[in-house]
Amino acid sequence: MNVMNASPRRKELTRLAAQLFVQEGFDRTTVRMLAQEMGIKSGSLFHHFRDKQEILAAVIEEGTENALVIARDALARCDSSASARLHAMARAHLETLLTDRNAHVVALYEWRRLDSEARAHLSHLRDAYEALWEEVIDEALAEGLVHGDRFLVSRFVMGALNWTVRWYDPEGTRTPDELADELVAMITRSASTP
Amino acid sequence: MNVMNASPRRKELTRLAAQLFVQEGFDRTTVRMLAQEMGIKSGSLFHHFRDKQEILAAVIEEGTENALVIARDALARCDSSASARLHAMARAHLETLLTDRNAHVVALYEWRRLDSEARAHLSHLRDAYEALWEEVIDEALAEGLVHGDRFLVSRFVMGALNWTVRWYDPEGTRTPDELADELVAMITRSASTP
DNA sequence: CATTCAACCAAGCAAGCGCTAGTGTGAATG
DNA sequence: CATTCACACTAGCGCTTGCTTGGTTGAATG
Repeated sequence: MNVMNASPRRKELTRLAAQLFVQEGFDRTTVRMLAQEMGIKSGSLFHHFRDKQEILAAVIEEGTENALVIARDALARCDSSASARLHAMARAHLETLLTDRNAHVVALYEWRRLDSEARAHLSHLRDAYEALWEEVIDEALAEGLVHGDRFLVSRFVMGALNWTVRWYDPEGTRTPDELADELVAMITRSASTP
Repeated sequence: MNVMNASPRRKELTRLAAQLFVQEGFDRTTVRMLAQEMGIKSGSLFHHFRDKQEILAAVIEEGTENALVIARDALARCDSSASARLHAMARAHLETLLTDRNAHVVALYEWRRLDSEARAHLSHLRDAYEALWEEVIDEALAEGLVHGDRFLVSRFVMGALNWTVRWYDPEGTRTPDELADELVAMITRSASTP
């Protein structure tokens, strides 16, 4: 078994697992289902993963790492005004959420199935990501673009964004970018210094 | 087995089940665990419920019906300004969400475990509840209290509110009402006609 | 007093679960 | 040519799962 997510076989298995975990849920997805999807026998899975838990951890790790990379890229690429950074962050969030959808739905729904070991490791990744958000929100607050409590604002915004996986239709007319801009508009429109 | 949630034994079982489903998840909660919690044997459960699915449906039905009642009450009790109704609706939402927390967490997390029969029935309840929201949002839009697309605004708001079950600490300093008011303030503050 | 009935129990079945042990490949490596 | 290595297979163990069956209570009902 590999420590990293390096092997191509393992990467493909992780992708398939994410899909199955979304369709069936983690507990209802059996190792035999995943094996069949891959075209191998169930026992062979344990050459790539120590146990079923490790498959779940791999799925979530993949998604969260992607989110971090994309968010950092987006922030590095845009200009430094608070408004631009807020837009960039919201767009990046929805981009990962909706393209890498399976992994993120698993992260949102099956987080509690992680054992404490994996959870500790992945908490760090998630915290790093949320720190980016709080930074951007802080800047928006400082410029008077948004009002309210820093903690509450960031939770509300992330809630609104994460909830999209429940109703957003990729085949519909709205792009993720439009969605992100609408949300930012909703919380910043006509905000004047009180 | 009863068709209604009438029997006291069944009501108590539903309450205990909600608690277990939150702690362990639906799939990991065995009928033996629930039975032991109730102080009976596992086989006796099937006198009260046809199968395990029906227990899940009962939990979710209970929660959703409560939400509807509380929201309707709150709307009937407040004055008719768009602002008052928006505040009332947000407060009512958080009140149910955080007092009847177990049932709602189950509804949010384990909805997909329902079979299609139960899902059809419960969808109606949920739709009736969401219709209340869209009505209130419509009024807020008409008065220029909020801006944007009616569909998007209601999704964003419900997302922000539902997300609270993930981070809100009932032992903390903030009351649910304060939370609701903060959110309404965030999306309405200084909104001027464009 | 006979009957009914909700509520429970004891015992267990059939199916499915995660995972292991031991073995066999064909390709790359020294 | 010998060895290693990633990858896969067969076969099944030990356990848990949801649920069923047939029978037993104690209280209410007529």
